[in-house]
Formats: sequence, C-alpha cells, structure tokens
Amino acid sequence: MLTIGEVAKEVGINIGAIRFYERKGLLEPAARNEQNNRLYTEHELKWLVFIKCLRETGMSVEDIKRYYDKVNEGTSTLPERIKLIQDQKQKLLDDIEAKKAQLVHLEHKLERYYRGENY
Amino acid sequence: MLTIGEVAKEVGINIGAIRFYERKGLLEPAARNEQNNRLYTEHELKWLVFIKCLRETGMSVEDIKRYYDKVNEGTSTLPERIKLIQDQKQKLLDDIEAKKAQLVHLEHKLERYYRGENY
DNA sequence: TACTATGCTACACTTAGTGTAGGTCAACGA
DNA sequence: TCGTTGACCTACACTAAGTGTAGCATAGTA
Repeated sequence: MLTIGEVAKEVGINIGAIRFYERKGLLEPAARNEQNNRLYTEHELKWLVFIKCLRETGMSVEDIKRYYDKVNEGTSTLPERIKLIQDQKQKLLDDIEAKKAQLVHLEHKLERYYRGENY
Repeated sequence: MLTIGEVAKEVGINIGAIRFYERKGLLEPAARNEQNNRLYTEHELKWLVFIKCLRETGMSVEDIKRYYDKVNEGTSTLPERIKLIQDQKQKLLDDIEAKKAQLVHLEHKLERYYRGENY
C-alpha cells in the first residue's frame, strides 16, 4: 500500500488534487492506516494515472466521474464507455488541429515582427 | 465605430469577456456614446482577435497584459515582444506534443476495450 | 527531548470567465 | 401615446479545478 505522497510523486500530481478527486467521487474514499493516513493500491494508482491522462485530454472532472460510474456498473456499460473515450478522442483531435491553427497565427505574427513591423 | 455586441459577434467572443478584458487592462477603457455604450474601432477589434488567439494558445490574461504593456511602450520593446511570442510558440508546440501522447494513451485504452477487456 | 517530515481537515483564494438582477434608453408597432 | 422589445449598463454571485494556508496530530530521527 502506498501513501498519498508516494502516489502523488509517482503519478506526477498534487496531493491536494488527489484529495480533491476523492471529494468529487472520482476515487473511492481511500483506505486508512491507524494514523488515519490514506493508503492506496497499485490499482488505484493506475486509475489515477488514467484520470490524469483524461484530464490532460481536456475531459472535465464531472465527465470522468460519469465514466468512472459506468466502470463501476460493470461490463454491461462497455459500449457506453467506448463511446465516451471515442468522443474524447475526437475532441482531442479537434483540439490539436485548433492549436496548430493558432501556431500558424503566432508564426505570422513573428514574421511581421522579423520584417520590422511594429504590430 | 462598433458596439460591443457587434465586436463580440465578429470576434466570436462573449460580451462579458470583453468587459472582463477591459477590467483586467488588456483593453483601454472603451470610448462611449451618449448612452454610455462602449464603442470600438477596427483596430481594437483586431487586437481582440489576437487576444483570442493568444488565449487559445494557452497564454494567461496576465501574460497578455504584460505583452500589451510592452506594445504600448513602443518599438524599443520589440525584441521583448518577439521573445514573449516565441516562448508562447514553444509552449504551444510542447502542448501539441503532450496532446498527441494523450491521444496514444486513449487509443491504447480503446484497443483494450475492443479486445474485450474490461478496464 | 527537540526537530523534521508527512499526514490530516477546513477554509480561503485563484483564474477566466459566465450568469443574473435591476436599471437605462432608443426604436418600433398598435 | 403607450407598451414592449432589444441592446446596453453596473454590480455581484457563481463556477471549475484545483492551490495554498492555518492549525493540528503523529512518527522517525539526532
């Protein structure tokens, strides 16, 4: 079992964020030791890694919660979960395209600057 | 001169956001007509378009404000402005790479689902 | 024994807006 | 002339997704 600090370090996430996710229901209330410190399994650590991934793709905590609830409902929700991940994948693709467009915009700006223009 | 509603529509931005940017100093206090309604020039509209672009690249309002202040200081700050835009461009490139990595993660997840795995 | 590290809760604060209440004003139709 | 849109105004409350802080407990170490 891992402490919250170990998990935070391993996942690359803030301790406060882990407690925040627990409050939001993305994580079951953690097991505790005699000192009331949270303890985590390898499995919970992996789920946190995936939470982090989903957050970085731009999925909201609320939507991750919805996904998590489906996981807990069992295999019958597999199609719905696939749909959620596919949708998120599409959003991510769109986001990447949008960022590329902004990149072009920045490059144009830089070019104007390089040519000595002042705006 | 354009009203705030016209600008919002043209730029594709919320009216409230424009007023918010004014409060934050990203925009000079707008000119007003006799009814105290804000009026904007073409030039201000273009600056708002660029604000929007910078925001979409992930630049904070605070950093845009810093950039704006440099613009107002005149041509002597051109090298600093170029640096700010170049840095933002690099952040954007890093961000795009990070998103691509998350995409791979999502695709792996989907593959596992397609193979009938439940997690 | 004293100090340091790590954890706990609860609460305040942050960013970048969005939404709402309550008000003004001009234009338009009946 | 009245009434009612529609667009605007300010001020304030609220949101998401955390982060930071205060004040505490406890365990291991010098």
